[in-house]
Amino acid sequence: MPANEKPTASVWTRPRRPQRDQLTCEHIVAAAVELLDSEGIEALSMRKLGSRLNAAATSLYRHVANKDELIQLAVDDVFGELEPPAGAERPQWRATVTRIAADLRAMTLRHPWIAPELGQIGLVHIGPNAMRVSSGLLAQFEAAGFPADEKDRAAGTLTAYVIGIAASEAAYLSAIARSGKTEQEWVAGLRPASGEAPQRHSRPREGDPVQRDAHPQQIRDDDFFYGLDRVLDGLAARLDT
Amino acid sequence: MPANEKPTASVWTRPRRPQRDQLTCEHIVAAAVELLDSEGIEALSMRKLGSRLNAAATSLYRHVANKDELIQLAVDDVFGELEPPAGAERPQWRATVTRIAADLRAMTLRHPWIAPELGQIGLVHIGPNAMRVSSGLLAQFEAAGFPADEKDRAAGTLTAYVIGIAASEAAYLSAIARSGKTEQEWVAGLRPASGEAPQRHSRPREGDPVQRDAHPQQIRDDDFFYGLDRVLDGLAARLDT
DNA sequence: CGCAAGATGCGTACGGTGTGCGCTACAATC
DNA sequence: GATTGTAGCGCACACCGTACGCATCTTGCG
Repeated sequence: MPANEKPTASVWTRPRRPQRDQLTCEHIVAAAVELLDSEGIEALSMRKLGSRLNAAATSLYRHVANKDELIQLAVDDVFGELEPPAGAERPQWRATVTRIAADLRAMTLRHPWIAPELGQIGLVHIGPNAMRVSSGLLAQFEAAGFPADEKDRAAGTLTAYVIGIAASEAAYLSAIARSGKTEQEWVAGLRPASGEAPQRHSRPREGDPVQRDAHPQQIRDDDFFYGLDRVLDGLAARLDT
Repeated sequence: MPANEKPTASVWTRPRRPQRDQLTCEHIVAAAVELLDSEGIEALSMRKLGSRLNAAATSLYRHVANKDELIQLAVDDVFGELEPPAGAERPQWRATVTRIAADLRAMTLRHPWIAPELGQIGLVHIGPNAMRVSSGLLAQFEAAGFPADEKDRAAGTLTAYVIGIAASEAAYLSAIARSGKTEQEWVAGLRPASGEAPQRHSRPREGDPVQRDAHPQQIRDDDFFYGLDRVLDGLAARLDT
């Protein structure tokens, strides 16, 4: 037996490639999103991702040009969770835009790692899913009655607000997640040390103390929709001229 | 005099520590900002930064806990460029807030690497300089007449917009800078391939064709102030009740 | 059916990263 | 002058992204 072990080895000991599930680009991106969601962006390495797929790190490069491209693909993949608006009719434009904005925020909070990327991409290397959302939004502003040379500025204003506030929220939630506490514990533990830090999400609210302590995420929701309404108020005012 | 020259070697040949400028935390942060400005965030490494200061990489750790903290310090350092508003008087609140917003945007465009950090910090680990700006802004909204439980939401809305749009602009400018072209060349080279990408900064504008080609950065300015005015319109409307 | 050609995965290796550890050499104090 | 704290450094470790070439599998064609 040891005789022929050198050139070929037995059929049984020979390292058969273990049956694997085909390692496609879609699988890789899906696994990347999963890893990003569960461990954050700084924990994403090609080796770790490969081992999650029962593959070597370098195998991924057969399907993905490099890590940056992989992240771009992951970003566009989660944009696929959003459903672009169905139609564009003038009377409901504000309700529809509000829904899109809320969805975009919710998507960002589900995948907090996406926030810095959103800024970094800046809609320059925009993918197909993101583009569907983007042009759906544009169509809403067009239907609302904004002139052609203004509708993109209006849409840009809205998305800037949403991305800005969602990024801030995402960072806050990521910090909490890293600490291992719940949002309420975190806020409570922060309050005594506070007073020197009048930041947005940890400030003592003058309002109802029950709500203040019990539902910090309700406060975040209120903050988001407050600002969203103001932005839309300001935009809507342009249509009354 | 030669008596106490030590047994080891001559004073001249002995490896005197080359006179260095004292390697303080401030120097390190200043050099980091310089490096970040000139080469971007992915080019910042402790070794490269050390060599710029004629020091070993590990020497920096005497003054700075780790790379993340260094970046936070760098962020707060550039916030020092902003001057907080002097007073807070009701009639000029809008003009003052506009100035702060424009300054914040200009700061971000001077240091494009800061944009993703701004989102990531989310005003959680806010430094003293950033806090000065933040509370100065809050004071403006208070003076404007916003009730106590609303002024922080108003300020949050404004900063979300500014950070959101500035991050997008910064990413766009960084992409151009990496390409080595000027903004006009870049936009011109993009137009023929465009049509499938209705993104904000590269869209063909229906307006004056001269301005369209000649001053893309004027377009960016217009876009910024358009959105800023809408946001402030929406906020100001809350004061008329 | 046999064989050539291409696609796919992987082992190895290279140059880079952040940073912990313990040593040296200087500064200031007693 | 002796002591003690400390700034800086060299080394080392574990990890990273990824280029390259080889082994293997799949597929199309004669």
